[in-house]
Amino acid sequence: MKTEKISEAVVRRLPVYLRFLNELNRKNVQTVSSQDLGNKLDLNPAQIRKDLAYFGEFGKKGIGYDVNYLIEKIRQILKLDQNIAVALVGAGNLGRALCNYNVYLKDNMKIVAVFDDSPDKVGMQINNLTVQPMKDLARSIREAGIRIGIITVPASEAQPVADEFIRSGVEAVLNFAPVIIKVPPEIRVHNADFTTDLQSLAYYLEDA
Amino acid sequence: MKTEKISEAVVRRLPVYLRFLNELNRKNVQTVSSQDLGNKLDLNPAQIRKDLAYFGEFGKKGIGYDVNYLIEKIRQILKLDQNIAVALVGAGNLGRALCNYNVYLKDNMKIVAVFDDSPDKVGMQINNLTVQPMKDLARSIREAGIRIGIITVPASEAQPVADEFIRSGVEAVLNFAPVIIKVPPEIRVHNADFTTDLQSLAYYLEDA
DNA sequence: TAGATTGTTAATCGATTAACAATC
DNA sequence: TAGATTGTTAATCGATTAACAATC
Repeated sequence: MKTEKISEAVVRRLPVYLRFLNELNRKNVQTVSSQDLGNKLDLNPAQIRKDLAYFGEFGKKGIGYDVNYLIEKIRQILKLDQNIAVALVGAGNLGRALCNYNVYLKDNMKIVAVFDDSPDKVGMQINNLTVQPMKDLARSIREAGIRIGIITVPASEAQPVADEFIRSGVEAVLNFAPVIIKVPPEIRVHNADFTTDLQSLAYYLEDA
Repeated sequence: MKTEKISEAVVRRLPVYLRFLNELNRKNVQTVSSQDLGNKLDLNPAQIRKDLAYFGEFGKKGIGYDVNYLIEKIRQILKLDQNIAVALVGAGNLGRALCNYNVYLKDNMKIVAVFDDSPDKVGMQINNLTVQPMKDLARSIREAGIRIGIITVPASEAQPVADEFIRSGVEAVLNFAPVIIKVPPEIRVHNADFTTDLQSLAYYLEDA
């Protein structure tokens, strides 16, 4: 185990490892090699070993990795062994769809509050959550200990929502709006706008 | 202009440039420098100039880039000046939400067919689209000239759906299912599973 | 023991950034 | 002309991959 800083590329692969390890676990597979993982996830086995070695010695030479042990370790690294409360702003179609993924998120990570400022959304029930007005955001976030915010509002509203999240103590933001938001350097933002994904796919189409 | 192969990182930035250029255009801004773009998009100006220079000489020394001209050029590069028909499989909450983004996609790219195999979804109307059964997928895709497929089915169904897309002639896939799908090398896949995004964000939270 | 597989170092590859001549 | 900004080369930085001793 080294004490280098870990690159974002490494951190983004960890959830992918975890996802597949959970699948192996459901199938009662006890042990997995970096070779197996690489085949299944289309990654170089050396890269997988190196990624994991940043955080500790989790494998056994000649054997591979114990599936359950590695799941436990990756969950610790990603902090998924803690409760992590998430808030979502923007109860439109996309926001409502994401709220239904709480079952998938499991692992103690959960969307626990939804906000929107349009009068026809406030008070609406989404699963077991009630849409709250924006003016309650700061208080709710503090009371519920919310640490991650999801933005599913139109582009024009994304920056003000991000500002409000940060004022309220949110530490990380997942932004679905098609715009680059500005945040202080200690706040982590991931962008998840699917229109840019689709547009970059178009580049790879064969010329007509 | 060089004839190197263009890295995926470059291609993924082009839609981000395009998005901001469109915004400038709406504000009637005529000209923009790589400096301006870099400030707004949190990118190094040299990187932006280099990205664009892979495709041609679009700027004027001492002046910058003409906004309208650059929009036109990037749309050509990304093939967004052609009609690109998109199909979506999986008419659950997320799939239905994505169908509502047709307005956003504009630029000739449009979701023109939706498929699902569950009996309570087939026949359902989503905007002006009727959910079709999977058995009609190959025919519909060929008839509509669909070239990109979006997968919003559960993980267990993603691989069979991808296989069916490819059999039907789809050239690129945007996969929202939380699983790595296997495709032939000439098919481009982008993964857009938001749960892995959220899980990697958790890593950056301050220790409790 | 023989075969397998890790953890880690060194080599390679690729992407980002700095610097600057060219020129509007 | 003077100031600004591009396109491009060279330098830097960082990430991926190969190779292999250690060891289960």
